[in-house]
Amino acid sequence: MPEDTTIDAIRSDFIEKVGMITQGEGLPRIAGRIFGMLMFDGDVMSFSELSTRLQVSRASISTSVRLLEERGLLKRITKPGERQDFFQLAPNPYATMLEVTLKRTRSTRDELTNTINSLPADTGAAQRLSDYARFYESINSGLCMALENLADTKVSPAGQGPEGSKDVHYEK
Amino acid sequence: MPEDTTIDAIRSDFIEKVGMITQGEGLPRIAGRIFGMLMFDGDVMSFSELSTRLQVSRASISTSVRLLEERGLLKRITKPGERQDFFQLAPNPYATMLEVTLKRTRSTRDELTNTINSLPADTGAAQRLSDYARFYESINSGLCMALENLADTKVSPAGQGPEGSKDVHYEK
DNA sequence: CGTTTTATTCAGTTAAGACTGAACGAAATT
DNA sequence: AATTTCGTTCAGTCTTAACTGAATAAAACG
Repeated sequence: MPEDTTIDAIRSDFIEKVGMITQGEGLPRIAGRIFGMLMFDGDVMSFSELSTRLQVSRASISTSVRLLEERGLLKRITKPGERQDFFQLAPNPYATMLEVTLKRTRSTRDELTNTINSLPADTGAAQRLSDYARFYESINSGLCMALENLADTKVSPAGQGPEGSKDVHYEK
Repeated sequence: MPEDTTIDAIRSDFIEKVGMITQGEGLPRIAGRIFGMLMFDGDVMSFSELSTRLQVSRASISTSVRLLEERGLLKRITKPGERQDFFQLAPNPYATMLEVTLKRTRSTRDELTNTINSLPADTGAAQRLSDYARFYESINSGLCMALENLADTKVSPAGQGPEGSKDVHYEK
């Protein structure tokens, strides 16, 4: 068996795996396949190329790329005098993914805090809910560290600016 | 409006919220409601009490408590000469939850590493997948720290506290 | 022993969402 | 202007899974 075939198998396995992972994150499986294929190939890819290579309808591509765009994971490239849209991964999609989950975690933590504050302070319920809030607090700080850790490592794809340039601060 | 009614509203809001969160984690909503109710009330609760207070069928309670048990979040209490089963939160459910997600994260990280290793080392694909793997690696270490952080803080034991677990009345 | 109370399992219903094809509108090409 | 090539939207299909009620099995009770 030629090596090309083997890599092709690895490639489609990988694409399928990212599809499953993404499905677990609440996005349609197709969105994950798009993401995985762009990651593996590293290319800019046209709308119809996505449709034909993944064997799915253009309608599905349309909604999935929209979702990926909304999450900041995908970048749409349009050119004047060019009917097709092209797509590539966003500059640092992983940090963005982490930021999204971080935002969600903070949100539930805050709602939880509100609930606790509207409760008589020394009740057992307040204590137990505080444990629950501490749980989210731990996750929050852990993911913050992960995000910083991720910002330190440089990403390989085609040269974007210096990765430390934005200097974003994440709460405690 | 009497305070009791207000607390009742907070309580059911909380239970519902945990239900939604849990649904996002891939468990049925009812499982989350069970978890939330046990957390808020802090009591040991009987099977039929779960069914009646949450207004859901006994079948749903059966499957949901099974799922919660499997994940180590719920403890089933049986007593000789007692037909009903009783339930309370597991000793430290939050750490357990973290461990589960940690295990999943590690698993995907490892599979990803395998994929990378079966790829020619210096290809662009290998580099890009390595970024992806680093992403999971960051999350992994971040959640590890969260878990350690969580282990340090002491948790209010289940079914204990100011209002106590002793006055639990088993309506036969 | 039979009866009653309980938890689990299974078939069936229902709800949610992914996916598709067709219709539509926009923009480039002729 | 007419046509072709796009991307989006919408109605409809299909799959999946939650949830329920009924049947079953197990255990306590009389």
